[in-house]
This record gives sequence, structure tokens and C-alpha cells, in this order.
Amino acid sequence: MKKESEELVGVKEIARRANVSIATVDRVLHDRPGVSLKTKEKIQQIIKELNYQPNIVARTLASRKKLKFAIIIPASSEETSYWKAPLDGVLQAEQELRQYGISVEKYLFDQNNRKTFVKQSATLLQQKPDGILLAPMFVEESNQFMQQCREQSIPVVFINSDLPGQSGLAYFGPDLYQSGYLSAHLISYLVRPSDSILMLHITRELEMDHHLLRKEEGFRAYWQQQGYTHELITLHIGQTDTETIRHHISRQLKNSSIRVLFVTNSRVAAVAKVLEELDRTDLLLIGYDFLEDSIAYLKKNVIDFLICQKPQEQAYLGMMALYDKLVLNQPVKSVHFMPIDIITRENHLFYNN
Amino acid sequence: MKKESEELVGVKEIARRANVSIATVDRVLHDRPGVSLKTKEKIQQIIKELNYQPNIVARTLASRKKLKFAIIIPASSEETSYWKAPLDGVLQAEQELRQYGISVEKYLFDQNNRKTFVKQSATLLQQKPDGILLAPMFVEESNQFMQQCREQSIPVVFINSDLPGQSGLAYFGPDLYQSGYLSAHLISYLVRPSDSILMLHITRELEMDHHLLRKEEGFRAYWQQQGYTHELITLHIGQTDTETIRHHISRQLKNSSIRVLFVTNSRVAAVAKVLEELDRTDLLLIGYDFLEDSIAYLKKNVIDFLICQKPQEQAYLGMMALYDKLVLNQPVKSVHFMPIDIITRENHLFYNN
DNA sequence: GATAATTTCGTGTACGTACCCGAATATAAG
DNA sequence: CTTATATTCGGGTACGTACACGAAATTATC
Repeated sequence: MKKESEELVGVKEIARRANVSIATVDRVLHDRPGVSLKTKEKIQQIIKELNYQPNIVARTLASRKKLKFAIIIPASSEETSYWKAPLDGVLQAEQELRQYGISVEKYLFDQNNRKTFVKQSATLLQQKPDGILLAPMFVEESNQFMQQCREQSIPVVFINSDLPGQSGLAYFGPDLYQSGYLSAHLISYLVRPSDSILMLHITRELEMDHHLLRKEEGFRAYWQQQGYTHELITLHIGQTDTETIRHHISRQLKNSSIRVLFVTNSRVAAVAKVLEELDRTDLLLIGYDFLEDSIAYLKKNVIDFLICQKPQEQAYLGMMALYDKLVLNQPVKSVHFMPIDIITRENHLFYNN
Repeated sequence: MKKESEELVGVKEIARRANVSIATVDRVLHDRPGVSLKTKEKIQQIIKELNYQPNIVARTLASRKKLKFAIIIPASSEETSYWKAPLDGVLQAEQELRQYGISVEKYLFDQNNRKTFVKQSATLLQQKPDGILLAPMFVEESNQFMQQCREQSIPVVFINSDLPGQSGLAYFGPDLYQSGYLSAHLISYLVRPSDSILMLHITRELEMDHHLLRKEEGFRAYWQQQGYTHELITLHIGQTDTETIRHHISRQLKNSSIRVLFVTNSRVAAVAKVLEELDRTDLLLIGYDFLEDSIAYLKKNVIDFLICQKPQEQAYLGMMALYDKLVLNQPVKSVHFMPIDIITRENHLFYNN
């Protein structure tokens, strides 16, 4: 009963009740000028009373304005195909949003070269998009970029990592600290009191250390809270080639008490390769991200666990947040931590990246 | 360039090219009678050439038909609040689908009383819904229900468990076998060679054994493949009250080699309660589902892992599958296994049920 | 070959909202 | 009080599709 009446209210009914035309109601709805204060208030009153909900379908159809979104994220490289997943998420969102007259322009940069980011971000801004999805890999450059976006009042959504102190529209990504904390818990089940743990940060870009160190923090926090006394070796490897990694690892493994290797990013596949070559697949190996290479090693039991945080969904939801904000005019929650998923040999087939 | 031209094609353009009216194109699009074979083929040809994509927004707005969906699932009970999550998923879908003129009627039954299912399903069918979401708890009764749906050609989507041999539109739920298999893997990390494992099926309804036994199958398969020789005790508890559970468990725990308890459904919280009372929180406890009670014990470290398969999403996606099929006329994949999520003390905060 | 029955097709309106354009009214300027 | 200017409003069309209704063309019937 009540529902019925609620369903049927449209601008027409409001106009009838207020003794005005549809156009005037529309002006009030969109806060456009040309309405006297008196009638405006009367109409707003009626809108409230009827609990009017605009028909999004009709609105979309009638609306002429074609929005333009832009994304700027790292390109998927030979080094890691991680960024393929977020791009897929963007593509999926684009597919769905096309219906609503939204186009998406894509700008990719090299995550090992901050100049490419600066260049791409400049070209992006020339296109004057209505909303931006940003993976802020380079803190300083991203901050400058944000400054310009603010001047042009373009809303920006962050994915993958946050930009502290910046007022983006929203953040979709992992809680890095908790992620490390969880890894520690997982590993605590796997080690015997006398075992040592080798934590590996494998990255060329010092910039990224911010990520990895945050994970390490979480890890150490757990370890300390539990009062564990296992030997915990941290190693930073600045080169990502197999050679270098093997060199470092085989040296470390002379310490025979090492039983668990924890790689703080997607380079875990490279470590797996080395372990396989060294015939040390008996060691427990834990790393990040649902990449093809890693999955292969997961299947072969070289990698034991992968931790993953839905990279595709991060991007997809980020795009949708822009849509919610700019089209539906809905409020958007500013922080969305992704689930921390644990992938094993058994459940990987069912994982939706 | 190419995109532009693709965007702009509508029925109007097709009609122009075919030298017919919009209405005729519409008839072909909907395969309605009243078009000569010759013109029909010509129009279909043009549609293909232009790769015409109907404008869903306009279609929805113009379409008068109001679809009615119905769901029939167990009610959330004091015994387990599991079914609250699927209902939430339904509610969320309802919210989104309301825009498109779709209403949802909800029929809940008592999962301990098959007569309530029969009764509710009969009332449901009288409403002649256009699509149905079904949790087929009672195999025989569900089969009969499906028979009627088939006669009335109403598409049915299954959630939570499949109905083997029935031709539903789709299934959204766990792969029970793999779920048990994964649990086994997880547990294999936790046990020492001399430990015993206690597997608990706690349920009043024999019917449900189908679920639980399938999980046990998966579990045993892993154990056998690995050649493990741990003692594996299986116990079926037919009462769900704490009293009975405590009785059984304390008796089993006289076997001091038991170190891991694996509860094959959401009743794990009851076991946790017992373990806490018996002051045996040192034991490892693994169970199913993301319920409030269980989470509390997870936080207190009484429960170590929960395995969860997105009950809310099952229902949500199931509803959307009906929409895809009936409104968008899109093909629907017939089996959708949910991810097998592992919940711990650390990641539970970020889990989206 | 005329009429009836049937098939095939086009015209026009509706869905609910956006927004252009010009009319009506109110206010200011002379 | 007239004319000019600004303000406030309503009529009407468009968005792309669905579908009722009736007109035209075809085929069947005698």
C-alpha cells in the first residue's frame, strides 16, 4: 500500500501539488536559478513530504552530458604483471559505464620511472576529465598532481596505496599494516620455536619501500605482541633479476635454521624459482598477489600461501565510486580496505582476483 | 573513430537503412510476429552489420512490464544466524532492482521442518513470480517444487547447495568437496605427526548430512593423497544444544592426542563455547561461516580459522542472474562456485560477507 | 474481379527527466 | 504612467525504446 504510493511520485506529481510546471520543479531539484524563494521552498517542502526519489533510468536517458573519466596507473611490465588486474577492473567498469554515457581515458606509466608519471599526468589533465582514478606510486609527484586536481576541482580516487594527508574522494586498497600482521599470524602456525624467518623486500624503487616497510611493521608488531623469540632476518634486495636473488638467498640459507621465507610483494615467484633450483622446496614460502607465475609455483607446492587483496576489484570499485559521486550524486565512503585473502593450492581455482 | 559510429546506432538508424519503420525493427528485435521473412532477414543482417547494442536505459524506461521475483530460503534462527547474510544479499539486490520495476517477494521456512517449506513454496507459486531464488535444503521436496516450476516455465536459481540432476538456471554456492579439501590442507600445517584430529558434524537434520559428508569426502581425499597417517575421528552429534555438545566433546578429549577440532558447519561457535568452559583453548579449532558468535571466539583465539563462502554474495549474484536472464536476456553461466575464504583474527575486520 | 480474410507494416504516444526558448510577471528607469 | 530590464515561470521537445492501433498490402474465397 504505502509502497505503491511511494513508487509513483515523479516530478509531474510534485508539479501538480505545487501548482507549478515540471520545469520549475526541475529547477529546484537541480538548484538552478530562476525560481523565487517562495515557490522554491514550497516545492522543496513537497519533495520532502513525498520522499521523492528521482528515476535514475529516466534521468540518465534524458541527460545529455557525457562524462569523461581518466585513470593513471602503472603499466603491467615484464617485471610484474600485477597491474594487469587493476586495468581489467577499469575495463570492466568502462564496459558497464559506457551505457551511461561515460568514457574512460587510460594513462599508464612506468613504475620504475617517475618521469613517465609526470608526463602522463600532464597529458591527462589537458583532457580535463571529470573524475580521476590514481595509483599514487610516487608520493611527491602525486602530491603535486593532486594540487592541480584540486585547483580544477576534479575528484580523485586512490587505489592500491593511499596518499596520506591528501583529500582524495576515496581510497580503495589494502591496509598494509594489517596485511603484515596477518602474515605474521599465518606464519606463527608454521614455525617451530627454533626456526628462523627470512623476510625479503625485493624492489628496485626505494619509493615503494613505504609499502613494504608498512607491512614489515605490522609483521613485527604481531611478533612482538606474542612475545616470540624466533630469529627474524630482514633483507632488502635492490635488483629483481634471478641471478641476484639466487645469490642473496643461497647465502642466507647457509643459516640452516631458516624455515620460512616471507616475500613482501609479488616478486615471490622469483624466489620460488630460486628455491626450486636450489632444491629447497621443503622451505615454506609466503608472498603476495595472484599472478600467473606465482600460481604455478603454488600448484607445485613451492609457494605455500599467497596473500592477495583483490587488485581488480580495487580499480572497479574505484571507478564506480566516481560514478556514484558524479552521476548519482551519492556520498562515498572515503576509505575502503580490501579483504585480505589467503590463497592456497586448494582454493586458488575459485579466487576472483 | 570507429567507436563513435558504434555508439550512435539505434533502432532509428537501422530502420532508416532498411527502409522500414522503427516498429518493424522493434518486432524483429523481439522476435514478434508480423514481419515477412524477407524484411526480417534484411533487418537482422543490418543489425548484425552495425553490431547494434540496445540501449538498456531507454529499454528499461519504456518497458511497462513489471517483473516479480520470489525467494525461498531458510529463516535465520536462534540455532544459527547463517541465513541472515543471504537475506541481506537479497535485500541489496532488491534495492538495486527496484529501479528497474522489479519487486521481490520473500518466503522463509524453518530448516528443521520440511513441512514449512512445502507450505511456503505452495504460496509462492500462487503468486506466479517470473523468477525464483531457491535454497534447496530438502532434496525431495525441492525436486517436486522444481517440477512445478518447470511446468510453469519459471526459471530457478539455486544458492548454498546444488540440486543434482535438476535443470536450474544457475547455481551460486560453494564447492563442498573442495572446501573440505582446503580445510585438510590448512590443518595439515597445524598438526604434528602424532596428533589426532576430531571432525564434528553437528546437525539435527539428517538431510543436511549430504553437505557435511561431501566436505568430509574432500577432507579425506586430501589426507589420503598426502599419505598422512594421523588418527582421524569423525563424530556426528544430533543435538545442537551446548549440553550435548559438551558431553560428547569432553568424552572425546580424554584421548589426549587430539589437537585439532574441525567443525563442518557454523555450529563451531557452540564448540568454542565448550572448549572455553573446559579450559581447552589450547586446542586448534576450525569451522565454518562468518557469524557474530564465531567471530567473538575468533577474536579470543578460541577459534583459529573460519572458512566462509560469501553467503550474502551468493544470494545477491543469484538475484542478479535472474535479472540478467529475464530482463537483459543474457546467457547465464550455470555454475558459480564461490571463493573459499579463510578468516582469521587478523583479517576478519576486512571481510565482506 | 470483387470482397473478405490475413498478413505486413507505419504512425503516434508513452516512459520520467532535462533543458531550450519564449511568455508572463515583477521590478527598475525614464 | 510608459518603456526597459530583470526575474520567474510554462510549453514543448528530446533521449531511445515499447507497444497499441489502425492503415496498407497481400493473399484467399467465391
